[in-house]
Amino acid sequence: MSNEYHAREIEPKWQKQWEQDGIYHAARELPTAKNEAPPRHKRGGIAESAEAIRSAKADKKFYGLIEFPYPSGEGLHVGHPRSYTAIDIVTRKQRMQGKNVLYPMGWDAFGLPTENFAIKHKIKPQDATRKNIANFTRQLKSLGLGFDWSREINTTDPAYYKWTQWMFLQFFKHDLAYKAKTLINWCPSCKIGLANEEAQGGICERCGGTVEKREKEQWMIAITKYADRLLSDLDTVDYLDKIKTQQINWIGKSQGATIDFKIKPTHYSLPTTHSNPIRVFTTRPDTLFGATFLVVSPELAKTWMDAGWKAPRAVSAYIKSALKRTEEDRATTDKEKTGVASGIEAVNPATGKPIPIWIADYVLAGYGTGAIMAVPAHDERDFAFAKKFKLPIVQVVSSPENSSKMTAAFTSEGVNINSDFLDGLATPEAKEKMISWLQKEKHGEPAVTYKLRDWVFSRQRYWGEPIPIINCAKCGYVPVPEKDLPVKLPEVKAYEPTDTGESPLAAIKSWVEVKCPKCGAKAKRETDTMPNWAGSSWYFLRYCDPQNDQTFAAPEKLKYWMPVDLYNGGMEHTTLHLLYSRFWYKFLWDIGAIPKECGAEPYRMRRSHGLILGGGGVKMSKSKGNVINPDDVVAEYGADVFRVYEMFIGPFDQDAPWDTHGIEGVKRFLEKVWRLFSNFHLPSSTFHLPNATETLLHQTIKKVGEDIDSLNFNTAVSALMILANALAESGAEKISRDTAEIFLKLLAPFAPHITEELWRGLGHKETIHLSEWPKFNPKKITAATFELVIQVNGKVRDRISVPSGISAKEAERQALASEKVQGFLAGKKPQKIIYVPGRLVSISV
RNA sequence: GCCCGGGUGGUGGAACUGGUAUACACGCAUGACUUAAAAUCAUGUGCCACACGGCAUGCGGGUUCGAUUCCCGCCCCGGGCACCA
Repeated sequence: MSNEYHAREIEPKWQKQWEQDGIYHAARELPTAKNEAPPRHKRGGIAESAEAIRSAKADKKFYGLIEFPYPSGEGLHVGHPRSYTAIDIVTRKQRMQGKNVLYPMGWDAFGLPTENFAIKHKIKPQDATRKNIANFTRQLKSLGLGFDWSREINTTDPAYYKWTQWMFLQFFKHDLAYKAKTLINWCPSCKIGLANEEAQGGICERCGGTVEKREKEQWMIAITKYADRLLSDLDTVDYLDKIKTQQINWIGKSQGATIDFKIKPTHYSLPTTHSNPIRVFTTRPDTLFGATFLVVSPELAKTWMDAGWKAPRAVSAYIKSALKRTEEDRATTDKEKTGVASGIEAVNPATGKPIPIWIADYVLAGYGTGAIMAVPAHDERDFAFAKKFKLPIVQVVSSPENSSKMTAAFTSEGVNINSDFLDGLATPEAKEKMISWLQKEKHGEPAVTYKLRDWVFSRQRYWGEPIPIINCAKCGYVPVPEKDLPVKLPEVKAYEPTDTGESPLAAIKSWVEVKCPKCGAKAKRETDTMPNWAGSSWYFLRYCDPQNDQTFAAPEKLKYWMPVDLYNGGMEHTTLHLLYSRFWYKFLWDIGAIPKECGAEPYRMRRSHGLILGGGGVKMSKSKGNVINPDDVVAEYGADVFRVYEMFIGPFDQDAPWDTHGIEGVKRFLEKVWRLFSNFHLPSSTFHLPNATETLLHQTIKKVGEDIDSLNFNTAVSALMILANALAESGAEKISRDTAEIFLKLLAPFAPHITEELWRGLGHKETIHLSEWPKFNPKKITAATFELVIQVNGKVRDRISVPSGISAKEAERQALASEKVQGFLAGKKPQKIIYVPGRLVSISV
C-alpha cells in the first residue's frame, strides 16, 4: 500500500466497486419467488421472508430522505452536499446497525429556469433537463454518496407525472380542486401567476420583481380545508421547533366570532343580498360595546357597486384607486391610513346605536369576512384611523393607567367597563358571555379563521405537468379519463410565455381541440400547467415503488417504508413544499390511496441545515465571485476531505462560511489516518494501549454514535480527531487490530473511500460499509482517576488527581489538605463544603 | 411592530441536567529536518502582569458555594411574518 494518501486514485475505484456490488440497494420489502435474489452481502437487513419483515418492521427499516434537487444548468452548489452527506452518514450508520435502509435520489425537474434557459438557447427543455441531470449525477457520484440509484425518479418523466395528474383528478373528484376567478399574484417579468407562498411581501420569489394583482380564472386547491389538521398534527411529529413555529404562524389560526351588523333602515339603497347585514370577524367580541364604526375593504365595497349600489362619487373614486394599488404598495406605504366614509350607517347590535360605515384599504379582502368592526380604544390600527378621521373612541376594557384621554390603544386583556352586562368581567369570561349572547340573539356565531389561503395551482407556462381537464361547453370541466393518462406535454416549436396570461400550450390547436369524454362534443383542453410544487408533493411515496405502472406505489410497499424516518431540507421550504406535501399526503391518506397503517403524517422527523456561505459570511453568488465549485474541491482534495470538512465546518443547523484554510486541517487529519493504518502490521502481543487511550476509545464510540444520531456532526469529527491524535501519540505500532478496525468503522460513514481502502488493507474481503457498527463497553468509559477541582469561594485554587470511586469524605479531606487551598483559607474555618461527585469540591469561608 | 434563532480568543467553533470556560481545527510564533523552500514533526498561543495574581462568554442587574447555562431590563446581528382585526 502506498505510503501516501492519494484520494484521486482510490475514490473512483471504490465508487465503481460499490455500484457493481449494489451495496446501497434497499433490500426487497416483500420478496416473492419472482423477485431477483437479494444482494449477496449478508448484513443490511436483507429480507428473508415477508413475515420476518412485517414483524420486525418497526426497528428494521430506515427511510432517510433529502429534498431531491432541481437539476439546474449551474450544477451542484457546495450547499447541496451538506445535506446529502449528513443524511448519508446517518443512513450508513443505520445500515451498519443492521437496518434495511432506503436512501433514494431523484430529480425535481419541472420549472422556470430550465424553460427560460431553453428559450434563450433555442433548445428543448427536455434536452436541457437530460443534460443537467447527467451532470448532477456525475457530480453526486463523485462524492461517494450512498444513494440507491436503482430507485431514481424524475418528475418530468411521463411515467411519473401520470400519477401527479391522477392525484390532481382525485382532488377534483373530491371537490378540493376548483376553478375560481380571483385576484392572483402576477409577475409581469416572469409572465406567470404565483401562489401566495411564492409572492411573499409582494415580491416575486423567482426574479425579485414586484408582483401585480390580476384577475384571472385559476385552478385552486382547497388546502384551507386541512388547515386545522395541518396545525394540530404537528404535535405528533418530531420537527425542529423553528419549523413548527413557522408553520403554525403561516397557518395563522385565530379564534373569535362573526358578528352581523344590520344596515340602518334609512339606507336601503344598498343591495340587500350582498350587504345586509354586514358580517365581520373579530377575535375580541368582548369589545363589541366599543365598536364605534365599521370598515369594509375596497374589494368588498366594489362588489356592492357591481350589484348596483350607487355610491357617492368620492367613494367610487377611492375604491378605484385603492384597487389599483399593488400589494407591495399597500403594505409599505402604511404609515398614513387612507379611507372614505360610505355615507351609510349600521347598527351596533350591543348598543343599538347607529355607527358609520367606512371603506379603507387597511382592511384586507382575503382575510375573515373582508369587513371589520372597529374598536379604536383597543386596536392600534382602528385607533390610528379614528384619530385621523376624528371618529369616536369608547374605552370598554379598563387599562392599569385608566386615563380618560387615551394616547394609544390598549390591546391587552383586562376587565370590562362601559359594557352593560359585561361590566366587571375579565376578558376571557367577557368573550364567552358575549358569544353566547350573540348566539341567543342571533347576532353572531363563534368562528375560527386562518391566514392560510387556498393554493393557486395554475401556471401559464409550458414546462410543467398539463392539468388533465377538458372544458366542454355543455358538461363543464370534465376530467380526462384515467385510461388516457398521462396527458403528455406536446413537443412544440415555440413555448415562449405570452403576455395574454395564457399558457403557450393554448397555441397548439391539434393538442387543445379534443372531444368531450362525456358527451363527445367539441371541447378544449385545459392549457394551464401545474406548479413545480406538484411533483415534489408526493415523490417520497414513489421512491417506495418507483417502477410500478399499475398504481403510484403498491400499498404493501408503502406500509413497509412509510413514514419517512428522517427528512432533511432547507428552511426556505417550510411554508411551501413541506406544508404542501403534508397536505397532499393527508389527502391521499384520507381517500384510502395510502394505507391507514402508514399514519397521518409523512415525515416522522424533520431537520434543517444551515447555508454554506462564502468567505466573510456573505451568500455565495456569481456576481461576488465567491462561488466554490464542488468539482474543484473534489479534484484538489478528494471527496472524503470535502465530506468531512462540510461536516466539521460548524453546527449542522447553522449557516457557516466556507474557509479555504479550514479544509487544510481536515486534509491533514485524513493524511494522519492514512499514516496510522496503511502498512498496518499486527503489534506484538506484549504491546497494549495505555489505559487512558482504551478509555478514550470507548468514549469515542459512544460520542460518535450519539452525535450522528443527533446530527452533531462537527463534534463527532472532533472526537475522531482527538482519538487519532491519541493513537498517533501512543505510537502506530501499539495499535491493536481491534482498535484499528473500530476507528475505521467510526470514520467510515464520514469518509467512505479512505476507510474502505484501509479496511481492505487489513485483509477484509467484504466492504466496511456493511460491517457491524462498534459497541462501547459501558465499564470502560470511566477512567480510573479524575482531576478533582478545588474551589475556594467559587474560584479554582487547585486540581488534584484522585481515584474515580472516591468518597465525599475522602475528597473533602484531600481538598482541605492541599497546600494551595490552605494558603487561601488563611487559617479561617470553612463554613460550607460541597462535593460534586466526579467533579469538584467547593469550599466557602 | 410581532415571532423564532444567535452574540464565547486573531478566525470557524466546544462546554452533560447550574460544576475545571476557550475542546477540536484554522491562523500565528519559535524550534527540528533542509543549501533553501514546501511538506512534516515538536513546543507555545484568551487578555493584563516580571511574578503573586487579576480580568474575561454582547451590556447592566439578580439568584447561587458556584452562571456561557436560570431570572429581570437593555443593545447588536441573522431569519420568518407583517394593517391577519
